[in-house]
Amino acid sequence: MRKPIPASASTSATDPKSTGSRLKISPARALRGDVQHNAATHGHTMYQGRLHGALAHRLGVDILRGTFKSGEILPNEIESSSKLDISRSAYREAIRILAAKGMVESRPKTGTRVTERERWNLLDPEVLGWMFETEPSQDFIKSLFELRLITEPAAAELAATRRTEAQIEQMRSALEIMKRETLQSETGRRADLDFHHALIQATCNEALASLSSSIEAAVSWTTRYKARHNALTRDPVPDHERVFEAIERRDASGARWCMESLIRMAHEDTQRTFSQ
Amino acid sequence: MRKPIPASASTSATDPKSTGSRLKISPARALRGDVQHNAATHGHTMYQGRLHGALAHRLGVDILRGTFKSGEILPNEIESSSKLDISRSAYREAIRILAAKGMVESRPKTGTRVTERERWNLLDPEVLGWMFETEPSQDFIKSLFELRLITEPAAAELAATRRTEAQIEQMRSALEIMKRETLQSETGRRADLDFHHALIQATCNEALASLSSSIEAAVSWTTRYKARHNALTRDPVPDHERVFEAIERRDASGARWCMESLIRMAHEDTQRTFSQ
DNA sequence: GCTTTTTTTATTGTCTGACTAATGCCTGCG
DNA sequence: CGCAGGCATTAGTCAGACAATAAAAAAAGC
Repeated sequence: MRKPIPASASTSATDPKSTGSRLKISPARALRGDVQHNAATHGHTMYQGRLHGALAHRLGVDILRGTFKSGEILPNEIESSSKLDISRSAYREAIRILAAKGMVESRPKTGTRVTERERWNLLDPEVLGWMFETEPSQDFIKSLFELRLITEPAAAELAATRRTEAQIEQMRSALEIMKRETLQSETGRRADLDFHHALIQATCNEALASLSSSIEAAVSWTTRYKARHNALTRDPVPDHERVFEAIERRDASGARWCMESLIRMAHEDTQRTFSQ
Repeated sequence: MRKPIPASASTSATDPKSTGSRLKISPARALRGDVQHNAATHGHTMYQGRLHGALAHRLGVDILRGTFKSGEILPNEIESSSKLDISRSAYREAIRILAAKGMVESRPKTGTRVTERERWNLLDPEVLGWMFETEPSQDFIKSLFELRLITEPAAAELAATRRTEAQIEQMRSALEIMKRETLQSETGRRADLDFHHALIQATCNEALASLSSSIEAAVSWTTRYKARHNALTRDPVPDHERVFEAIERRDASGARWCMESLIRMAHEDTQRTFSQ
């Protein structure tokens, strides 16, 4: 019983329900419910934890999917929060999160408006996650893989020249797990991420690392999606092995080339899955 | 052994102010003051606008520069906000902003701790801006230019094949302004940004655009820095012109090559400025 | 003595309702 | 017609209360 209602036991007449919004399932209820038991509401697979986080998630997805369009101003704080049946503070914190990701912008008197898409931080890991909540556009997936195709082969190249023994070992053991588990299992996908993570670390480039880890995380959504739909995909292990071997023997251009081909394959698989 | 004393750690960390202003200028006052008239407080060139934004800025810079180290737990909300003489809500909103950028993480009972550097969103435009508030490490600058060297030539290549006439015109006029104004003036730097912006748009790749615009913005801080210090730098216009011409004649590999050289030059200039 | 369960407790999370400040808009004045 | 000042709307800030959570400590059970 999560809803203890303000104590003011004897409560006077001031009761917001007088608005009669009783009729609908208050959207808020849904939010809180979702928070509690990962239910799905109208395509929103909801989130864990704090209310402001859940709300930011929800609004973020709505913006990304176009329910709120760029330039549109959302209803004012009082209205929004009371319609959602949450406090203004929680609502505001959610908005701050969105604002931190460049998706909305608030000013007194004007209200808070959705900014132009150009200004979203599309590569923020959380935003990327929200993006894959609903099937993202072909265009976007293409962009993402194009970007991967630019950065990751270069990363592999750097890794080949800068990697340490420890990193090689990390990659080797991740690869081992991948071989056993495939991408069908959670631990298999986890190993895939570990592999790429070790590779990224080996580049000794913070900026590149920050970028790649976001992208990898996003791409792993697609992988999970593929696994869920039993899409038939090439076995990714051999590709990974070739990359690994090239890096192990410090073969920079070999690593680049193998990584390039790995990504091309992944892209093909992904396209086949999404477009049908 | 929990870490009880971040507060005392900050003993003077908050404000090693000159002379005995240790007194009662509440750090908050400073914050508010800064907000009002862009004053500088101990290297914090302060920010405009909302209190939570200013505070997020301030804390963000402190984290980036290591005043709060990874893993450290900051003093609890009550203590922090009252020490800063601001309301808990404003403080919390600031924290939410930082959390949205992956820099802190809060949980009940535990408090809010600074996450490991690996998890910062280093490429968030705001974070990047904070980074250049204080002279960033050589290593980081190197990373950034290395990343630029990976992405931007590729972007130029794509732009050369996909650009529209309108984009060419935008680039041409930006270049025109750059020629007249140089990077010493604000409008000159603005034109530089416009040039790169048009180029990025021409790639037809959202993800790449999002990345590049962050980086460009960051790099423009270094440009401003250089201008302030009258560092002698090569004239960047000829480099830009070569890139422009290659894109205009749809010469993909030419564009790639010219862009690569442009960035190399910029990197050299930057290094010379910062390291002296 | 060790593990498991319960209680305590510190901290963030949420709520409420009021007041402040910025700013777009409108109105009246020149 | 333009401009200045006031008005209304909205985010921003504030204070203080209570709830939920999870770590740590204490108690219970074996």
